[in-house]
Amino acid sequence: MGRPLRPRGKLLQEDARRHHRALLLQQLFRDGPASRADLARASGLTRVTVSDLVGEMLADGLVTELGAPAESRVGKPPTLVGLAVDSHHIIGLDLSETDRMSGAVVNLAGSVQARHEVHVDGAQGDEAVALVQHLVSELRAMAERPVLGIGVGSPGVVDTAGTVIDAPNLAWTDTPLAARLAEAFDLPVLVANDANTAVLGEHTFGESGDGGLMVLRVGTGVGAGFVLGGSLLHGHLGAAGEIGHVAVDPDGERCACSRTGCLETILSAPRLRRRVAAPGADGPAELAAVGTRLGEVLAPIVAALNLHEIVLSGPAELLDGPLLDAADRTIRERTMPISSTGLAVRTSKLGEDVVVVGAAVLVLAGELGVS
Amino acid sequence: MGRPLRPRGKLLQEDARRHHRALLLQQLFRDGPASRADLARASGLTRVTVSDLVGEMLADGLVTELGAPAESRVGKPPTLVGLAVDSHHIIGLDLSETDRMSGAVVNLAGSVQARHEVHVDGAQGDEAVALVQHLVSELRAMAERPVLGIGVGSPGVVDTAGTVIDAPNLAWTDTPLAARLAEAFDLPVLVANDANTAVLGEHTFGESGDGGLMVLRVGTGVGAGFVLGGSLLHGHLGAAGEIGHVAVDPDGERCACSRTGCLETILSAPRLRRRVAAPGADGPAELAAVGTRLGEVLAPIVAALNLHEIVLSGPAELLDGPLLDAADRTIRERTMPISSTGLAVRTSKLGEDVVVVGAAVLVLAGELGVS
DNA sequence: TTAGTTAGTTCAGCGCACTTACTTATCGCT
DNA sequence: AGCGATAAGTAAGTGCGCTGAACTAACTAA
Repeated sequence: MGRPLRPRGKLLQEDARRHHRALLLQQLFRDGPASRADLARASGLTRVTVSDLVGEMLADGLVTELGAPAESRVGKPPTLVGLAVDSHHIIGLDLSETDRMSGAVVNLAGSVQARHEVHVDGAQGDEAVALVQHLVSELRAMAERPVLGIGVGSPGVVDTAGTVIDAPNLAWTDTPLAARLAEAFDLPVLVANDANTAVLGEHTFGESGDGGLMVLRVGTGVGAGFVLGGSLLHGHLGAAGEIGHVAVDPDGERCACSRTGCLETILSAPRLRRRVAAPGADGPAELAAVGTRLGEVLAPIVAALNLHEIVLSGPAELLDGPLLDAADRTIRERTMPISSTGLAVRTSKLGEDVVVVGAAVLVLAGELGVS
Repeated sequence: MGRPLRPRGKLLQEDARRHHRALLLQQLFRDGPASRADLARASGLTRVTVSDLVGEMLADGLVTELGAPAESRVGKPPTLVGLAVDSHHIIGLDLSETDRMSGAVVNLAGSVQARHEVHVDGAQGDEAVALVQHLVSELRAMAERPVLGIGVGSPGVVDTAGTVIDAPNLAWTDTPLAARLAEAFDLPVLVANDANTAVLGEHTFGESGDGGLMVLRVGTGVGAGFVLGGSLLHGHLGAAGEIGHVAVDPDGERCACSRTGCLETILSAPRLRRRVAAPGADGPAELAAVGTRLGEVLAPIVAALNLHEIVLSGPAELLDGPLLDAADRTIRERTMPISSTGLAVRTSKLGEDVVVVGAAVLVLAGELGVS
């Protein structure tokens, strides 16, 4: 599943080695410590090769020997090796909030070691880039280990090279954010849309399976990210997941985007708050009404992609309850059992950290081949 | 784009060789004949390696030397090598029609060399499998070259192993079609849903670009297939593209699936025909009304996936015209410019052959790594 | 004729993972 | 306590696939 139809480029022996290294790291990452022999069995590589690769990774400090396991069986007891989750740290940024930029130092297990944030105060364009740089330097000073790289979840449309094509709030158009940060800090930098980093975070550190995953982020706006067949979906122009301005109600409110009845006009956090707080409004019923509308938008997507999970991320007091239930129900009413039986609709357990943690996953995947 | 986040398995040197072979074949397949030196430049491999690989492929008969090109430049004139499109043939089957099973002998360039079909006459279960086997033997006898493999576009849900999970018309449930045919004919067999083979056919032999592609097949039922990031989308349970029973109109007609207002109740070929032929009906207006409904279903999908192309496949007299125009218009009305500007909505030029040709692409991709 | 350019081949060498053979370490049985 | 069985890990040698450098072949330009 997900194997590209066409070969993508030349393949060196060096690539094979990196690939195998990543394979072992991945195993340790997902299933915890194991002996060299276990790794050999799991990967299909020989014990010899595994020993060699493990030796290399020990030298790099990426893994550590943990001694023999407690229970003993026949034969020589194995020496467990485990991922050294604090051997390196990763800097993850979340630029999706309108009033602040937040970031964190994250270890290889996705756990946040330190946080920092700066106020945007209307900074735009180059000034906003400078602010990002400031935030990174602060975080770098806070990191107590070598930094593996910088991951950024940015609002707007971001291309695969890490250039922000268009982010209205920060007045970024074709801003080569990754290149700028890479130059300033001499570290690998990976930038993606905030909903895309969120889906990566959920995919790797949430409780999600291996089927198709969609994360819907509800904040000031609405955006989504998809992991399909184990890969992040970018879309033709890098704009996959931009569903905030799909029309849900031709007779609805006028939207900032100049059209009417966009999803954002009913689903964004501020709109939802206003709606439930309106005089004489029945909160739960209002939320359910929005959930139903959301379900109508999601139903075609669920059927088309045969998704495994949909995760809502945002203010739990608004999303988790009547809104989610109504969306779930509507999706099931509007799709075939084959599409909906394998589907789970839930909220995220990662909370506000999805984006920074997902940004760290960008680096983990890019640098170590792990996710 | 589309690179899997996680490594997929052990990688042998042998795999690298196959990969590089495929890389060269792919180059010849897409851009036509080239010299060894051209191939080396395009692939990044050295001339030495390319010569070696080309030698191997010459021995296999997959490519042929074509002599020097007409125009002459400085230096030793190159010897062009080109894909030998008639060195092998592929058997492609289309089982999606209710009354017949059709198949074709296809060459490596996707051009149909011979056809054959058999009537279903209500055959079901094992009897239907026997009919497929009969069709294959006929086609095999018609093939004048070694057969590279058998590709099948089957109705219903098909898993990656080529087992038909569920195909009501043929009464197949968990029928291991690929395994049965592989055993009977001792050839590689690849089976996929008919909409999925159709999208492969369109992706490889249509005039489509490299962005996300959706093919919507309208026949007795409605189904879709997606190529995203260069890979066929399977979905969690292999049911991606099953959008025929998405509800479009809660007040609509009762559907065979026991729910109401499914897309198939307005969009299938028989329904469309009945609708335009109804006494007093305004044909074009009716078709446009259906197109609008279709656009409403597609809009969320377009926005979510940032598709590059949507191709409608089916009876042109129904689809190409008011229906397509209305769908196109509705999609644009209901999505942001960023989602819709890069999008083209059109009908297929491959006609009824999309499925068989796409089935051949399954084999091309699986056996030669070409698409 | 001579120099320059491009295509394609030959050859030695390198990196990687494999196989085979060995050492080390523990358990269960006599 | 001693011995065979079992398993983990190490060492040495083999084969495969790619590469760089050097070489031959064939042509153009001056």
